[in-house]
Amino acid sequence: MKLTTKGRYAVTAMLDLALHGESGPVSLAEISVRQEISLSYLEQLFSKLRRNGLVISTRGPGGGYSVARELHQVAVSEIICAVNESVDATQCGGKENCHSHGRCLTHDLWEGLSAQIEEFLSSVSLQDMIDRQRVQNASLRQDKVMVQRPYA
Amino acid sequence: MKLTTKGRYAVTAMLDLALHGESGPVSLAEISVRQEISLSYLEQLFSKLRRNGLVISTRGPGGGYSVARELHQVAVSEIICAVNESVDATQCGGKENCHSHGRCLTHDLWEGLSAQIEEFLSSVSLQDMIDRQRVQNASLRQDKVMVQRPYA
DNA sequence: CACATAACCCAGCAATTTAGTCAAGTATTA
DNA sequence: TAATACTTGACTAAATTGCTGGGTTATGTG
Repeated sequence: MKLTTKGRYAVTAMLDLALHGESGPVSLAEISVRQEISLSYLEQLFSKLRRNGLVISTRGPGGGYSVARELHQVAVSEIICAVNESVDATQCGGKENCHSHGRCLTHDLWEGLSAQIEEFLSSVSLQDMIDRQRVQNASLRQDKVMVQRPYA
Repeated sequence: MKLTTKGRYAVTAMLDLALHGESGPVSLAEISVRQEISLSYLEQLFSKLRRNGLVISTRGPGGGYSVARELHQVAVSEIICAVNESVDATQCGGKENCHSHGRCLTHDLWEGLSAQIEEFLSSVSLQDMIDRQRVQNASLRQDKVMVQRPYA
């Protein structure tokens, strides 16, 4: 479980998709403008998101991406893991790399903590994040201030 | 809050220090051998850990590093933040970079989640990790989940 | 059909981070 | 004084990040 800016970009883009995808597919160009992420980087991210079954693509005019499942069935951890996809193997994969006892011990300690974090992120869905935001900010202005950004 | 291998190295080293530091300072050379981390990389990490007040250095023969506080007063989040020390400011620091509304919205959503993770890691101390390991080694299946589910 | 739209794919590139080596210090203790 | 051990800095190879720019395919619409 790695938590870097790459994962944040992916979650941000998925949230944008969730918030604007009610009336059909959303093009990456739109997300690029709104979230200020380069189009090509979005293409890389969504290529992985699509291969991991998190989004569905629609080609041609009026096409774009849609969230593949219902929002409460998409966990944040899935999004982050999808774009990282290093699978890590965490060096000592429990096999022969554990030479000293101390190595195994602290390794297990970290693995336990890492599992906790992943479990936490598995319990948070896109819908959760949106709902929580709605509760916090009761009065949101949804006016679209479509400012032209450099990625247009 | 960034969660990478660098932070894992730091936490691993601090755990090694906690487990072997009862009888005085522990040299980086020892940790290097036990945890299979290069000595120079440990030096970089501990330089930051020391500057952030997490460890105390003892020079001269028989010297090394000691954990600066009691183990239950050292949070995992502090260790990770100490070696990252980018402070990030997350681009749009709530000031003038937030041009469009969509950017602010999803940004806040991510910030909220990030705060949750940091809050969780702040609640876990070195002592907690060691205690938890002892409980698990007593062949007790983890029935109690440490993670609080804020969205549930 | 022609065309615009948008997903898809790929090669490469600058900047940053990671993890490490090497060398030259400085403080402390035996 | 000599040995130990931390401290500091310069430097580097590898990987990752985020982006530019070129194409190709599929698919709606005039």
